[in-house]
Amino acid sequence: MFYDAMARAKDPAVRSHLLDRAAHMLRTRQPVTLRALVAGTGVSTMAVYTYFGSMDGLWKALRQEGFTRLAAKLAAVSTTTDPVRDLASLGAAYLANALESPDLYRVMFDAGFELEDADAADEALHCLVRAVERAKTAGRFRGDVDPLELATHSWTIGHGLASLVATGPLPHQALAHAVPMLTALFVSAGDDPVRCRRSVERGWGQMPPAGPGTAAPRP
Amino acid sequence: MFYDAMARAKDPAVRSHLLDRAAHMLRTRQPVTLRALVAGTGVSTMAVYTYFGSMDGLWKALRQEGFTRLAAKLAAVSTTTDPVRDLASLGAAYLANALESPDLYRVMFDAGFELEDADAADEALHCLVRAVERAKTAGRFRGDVDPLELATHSWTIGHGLASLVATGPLPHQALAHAVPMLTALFVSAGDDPVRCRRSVERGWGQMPPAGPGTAAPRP
DNA sequence: CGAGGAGGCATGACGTCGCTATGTTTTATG
DNA sequence: CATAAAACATAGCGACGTCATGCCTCCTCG
Repeated sequence: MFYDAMARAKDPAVRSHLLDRAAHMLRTRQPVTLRALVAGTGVSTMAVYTYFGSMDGLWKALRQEGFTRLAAKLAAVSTTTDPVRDLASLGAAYLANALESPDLYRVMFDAGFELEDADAADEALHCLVRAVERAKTAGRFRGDVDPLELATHSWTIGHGLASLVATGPLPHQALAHAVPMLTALFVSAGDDPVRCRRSVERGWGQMPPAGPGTAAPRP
Repeated sequence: MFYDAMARAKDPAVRSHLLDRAAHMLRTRQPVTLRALVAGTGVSTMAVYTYFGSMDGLWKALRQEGFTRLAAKLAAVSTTTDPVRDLASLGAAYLANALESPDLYRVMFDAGFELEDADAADEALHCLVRAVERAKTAGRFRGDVDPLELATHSWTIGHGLASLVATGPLPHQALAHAVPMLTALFVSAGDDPVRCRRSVERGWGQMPPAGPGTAAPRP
């Protein structure tokens, strides 16, 4: 191949194209290998080293991309007048995002390495913190509730469920466990049991029911 | 076709030695590679194929070993007259086991959850189920509580916490979150709040405090 | 305006990975 | 003892991630 009409400047489009392609290969359960990644893209293996430094850099960027998408999904959750319902909606969005592409979710967390830029992850968690704070000022939660702590608890439940479903031990239907678990958590924070249950169920209502289409295909 | 069962006996000692060695390499964060695994053991690479069929078979066996150890740890938890305390103890044992060797824990739950023999995993979960049943018959939980469901909820909390701590997002101290979370869960099952809190704290008391060196700073 | 440094990129090679074809040794069985 | 099969060692294969080399384009400065 000749070097005709090729832009010499580092092209961000190439970078995101490689990232999208890697994410797609992950979603379709093809092994994400350097040579397979660049095959058909017209670029050579060295491009990966130009944009990501190493294969590990690509995984790190993929992880970052995952957190960025997650933060966007959580930020897109509409705020209603019922902050507890919103909390459940955030949980539903978290789980929906995780199981939309379970392999990307695994990549986000199976890391021994840390994020280059933790802003996206922090922003995602902060969505939860804000919702807890809204619930506090609305009088749904006790005054001594630590928003960060309760948000972390919600996250733990969501992650535990997402992880167990994404890796196989629990079936897809087990996602429904989130409703009683979150209800128990929010009631322990001071919310009224029956009201809480209703709020959580409403918030969870935006979670699409278990569809067989999202099951991981076995090629 | 049926191969003769009286095949030449393989040496189980070699098999478990390889497994132990792999587990040790995992714990010391050395890459578990076929050649590195057999280096120094006097056996050749083919031995791995004799005993495990493939490298993937070794990972599967390692996963099995992890669940067997976990089931043993849970079975070793003493039963007291306070079943809720026992539940918390089981949770503490679960987390202690997971963070004793986080890499093995990751292997247990990483992609492709396929166990040859799911008995160990089932037995581990059944420890929880039995504890919930004991709590029910002791009148601590409501009669309409589904033991398997509540056990799954406890597992989800334990796994979420273990996973987030083992992979880095949460610091080691975050394990203490288990106490309020489990309390909230058990209270939602019908236990008395203050009594439950006391039981969980007692059961959790057997959890060793945060050990040094495993701290994962969160930015 | 035109030489030259700088950097993106293709090519090809290197070391290691999991795996296996092949031949040898060991064991069980007639 | 002879023979078949299992366990094993050795050497090699293809694929992997990585990097040294050199070509090509762009930017800059004399």
